Amino acid sequence: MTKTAEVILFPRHAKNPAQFRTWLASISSTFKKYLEGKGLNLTHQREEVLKCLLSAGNHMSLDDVYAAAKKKDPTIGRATVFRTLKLLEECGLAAEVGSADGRTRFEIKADRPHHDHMICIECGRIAEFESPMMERFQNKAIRQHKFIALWHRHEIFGRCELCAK
Amino acid sequence: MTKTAEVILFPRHAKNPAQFRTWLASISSTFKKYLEGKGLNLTHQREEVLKCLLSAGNHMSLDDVYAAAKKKDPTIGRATVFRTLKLLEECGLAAEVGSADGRTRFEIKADRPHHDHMICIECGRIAEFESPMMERFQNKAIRQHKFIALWHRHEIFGRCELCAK
DNA sequence: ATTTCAATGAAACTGAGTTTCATTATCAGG
DNA sequence: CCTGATAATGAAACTCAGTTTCATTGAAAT
Repeated sequence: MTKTAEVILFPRHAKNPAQFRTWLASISSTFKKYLEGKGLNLTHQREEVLKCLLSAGNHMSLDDVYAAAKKKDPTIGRATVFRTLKLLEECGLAAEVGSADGRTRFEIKADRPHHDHMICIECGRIAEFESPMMERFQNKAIRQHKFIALWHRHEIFGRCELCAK
Repeated sequence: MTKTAEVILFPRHAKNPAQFRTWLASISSTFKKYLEGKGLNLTHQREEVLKCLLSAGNHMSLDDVYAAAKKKDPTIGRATVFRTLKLLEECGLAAEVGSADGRTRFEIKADRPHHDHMICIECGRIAEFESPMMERFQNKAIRQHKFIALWHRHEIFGRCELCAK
């Protein structure tokens, strides 16, 4: 039986500055290509939003990203942040994650293994976990139902180790 | 390796009228006890809401239940339906389920095995599936994280067999 | 009958998410 | 460089499922 991998995935790339720059460059480039395909441009506002989301060590709500981006560029608007997050989601670079407070959070999906979430209802912390075996049986159920799965949401709500005391 | 059970769970009790009456009686009684514990009563409006949700062959939104209840009793209000659904949820008799259209749906949870959902983004149909093995590996991940799981949401979005053509 | 408090329906409110709109930036062709 | 076309933006307004308020009704307990 395969051991279920236990990984804290998120700040992986953010730890090493050089690695972070490479990661940012790679994702920026992908984003730029996607935008160009739609006749759009990678503006400095859009790049700022992407940078904020990438450098965060945790999952961010729209207003988290807005606040972070505003620090770097006080003229940036909430609508732009919103629209950029939607664009990132659209092209598969970012994904929405549920939360304990009802506000959707965002995470970078590109260049990261698939994972699901455990959400603490006390502190709001979102932990990521991978379970290839779980995926396997999920896929089996999908096949049995002849269902064409496009995306899924697997979120476990409860108390994290620290908040459980 | 256990075969993943494939069950269409929902209208199970609703098929047989006698069985349905027994089921309704049992759940009504549980609900009544819960309400009495809080100094509340099982009013005819509350019972009507419960009956509507029980007899439905599919998952219902607040307004679905409201419409169904209004047919039986035109004076019933949306607020009452809302509050009753919350009460049913509170005591574990009902649960919220996501949907393709953004409106939360409700299902009866009492006396039914645990299951997750596949939601068709074309027709809105919500299929239920069970996978004990999947649960098993999910629980393993939860244990490994020393997480206290209170509830979870596992919803797969895509196209059902019919809508996939 | 009177008091008390749960229960109700209609209507108003909430707030995350989204869209509108007038203005500003950007770019391609001249 | 200009110039026209169109992408992009920020502020503010809007949406709408979900929720709460409030004045009224109902029901149980004296």
